[in-house]
Amino acid sequence: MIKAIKGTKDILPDSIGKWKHVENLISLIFKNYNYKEIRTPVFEETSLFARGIGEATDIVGKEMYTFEDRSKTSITLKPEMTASVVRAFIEHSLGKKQSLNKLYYISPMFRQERPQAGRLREFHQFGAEALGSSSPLLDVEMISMAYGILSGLGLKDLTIKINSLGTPESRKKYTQELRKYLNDKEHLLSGESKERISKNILRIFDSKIENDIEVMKGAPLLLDYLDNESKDDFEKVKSSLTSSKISFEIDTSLVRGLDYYTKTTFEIISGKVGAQSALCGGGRYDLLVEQLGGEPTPGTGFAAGIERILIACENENSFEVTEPSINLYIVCLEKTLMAKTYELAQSIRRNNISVEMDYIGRSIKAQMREANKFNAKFALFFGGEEYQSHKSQLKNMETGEQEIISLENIINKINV
RNA sequence: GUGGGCGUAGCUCAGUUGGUUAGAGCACCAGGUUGUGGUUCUGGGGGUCGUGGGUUCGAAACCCACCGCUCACCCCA
Repeated sequence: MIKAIKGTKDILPDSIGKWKHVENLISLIFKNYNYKEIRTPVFEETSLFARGIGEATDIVGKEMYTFEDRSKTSITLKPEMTASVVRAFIEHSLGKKQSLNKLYYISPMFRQERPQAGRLREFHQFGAEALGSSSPLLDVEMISMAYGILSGLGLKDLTIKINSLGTPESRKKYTQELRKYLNDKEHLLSGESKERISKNILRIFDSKIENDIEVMKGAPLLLDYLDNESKDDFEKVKSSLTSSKISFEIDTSLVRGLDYYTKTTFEIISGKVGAQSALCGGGRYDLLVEQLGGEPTPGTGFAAGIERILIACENENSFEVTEPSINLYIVCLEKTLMAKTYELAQSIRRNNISVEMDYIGRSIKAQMREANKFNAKFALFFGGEEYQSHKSQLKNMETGEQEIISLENIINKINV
């Protein structure tokens, strides 16, 4: 039996209702904030991600779905969306058509990691990017939208964490200090953390090993080394969040694993999804556009994982979707009349009324059971006599009431 | 890439210290007299017990290998 590729999942009709519910809320919220939808190809030239996300990141280093196409071009299935959006932004000169571009997306992403709860190889993200302003208000807007969607789905067990990474200059100054601090403490660190000293020193803060945590408790904090502008912006983010009545935690160890972040970064965590608790992550990336060959343009954005959100919703029982129903089920009383039944169904469907019938030749009892299963509002009994007289029994499935009506009159009766 | 757990019907699972034709619930199909659902009753179909090898008179149960799923580490949505 051929099965879906490891780490990929079919979304079956049973769960489509939940997906639609989430997607509808996403587009509603983004519409309220005047974000426009953008769609980009599922694959891009590999170098876009290598340059955009950063060669040293895990995503680029070991998680990308990369292959050569027939013309030997290196292609990569998008592991995240920001690089693609920025590429499109540059390619179509969106910054020249409009000074501030507010964009959103819902799209599948691909990363070749070992699957686990809340982590798939093909997964779906929605997110937004605002290109053309360095205002911290937009950082707050990102958090507000993300939080608005998550809480709008009924999620309660949420924690918003924020941090500031500052400018590259201030970060450089800081990492030098951090290195100094760790100089004589290296032997206390775990092997992995030792490696990070040279590779990506900020990530030592992410370590969950007790000794590492102990050592890092006394470490200098990035927030103390921020340049004035970053510091100022971070203050504005905090006060604006507070006045928006969004509670948050400052997490100085919050280090986003993507190289392009500057200044404000944030994450929204759920306690209800297992180990992969980040539902959403984002931040400012003021240098990315330039880095990818565009005019210097500040940007900020976030991405959220739909599968993780659905797991959290499931575990919190945060919303219910109503079963879809159909307007009418036509019970075919004589198998020889199936074609006539179909014609009747068609004529009713043309009026935007949803109609189902039996195509298998089932018993009347079975057909009624079907009507019930599909939540049909009405059932119509159609046989030879009815075909001749153009009159049928129409049954209201909720009340059980039944009346004889002329077939020409069905549409009015059902619409009531 | 590393480690743990698990593979019996479409789904959720039973299956006693290895012992006859492998079970239940749900789902599915048919029926409970003349053309009518949800509750209920009766009956039915469906499994090379993940795959391959081994131990044994005898394996779904025990051993080994492989495959798959799952959870966790790393990192991230």
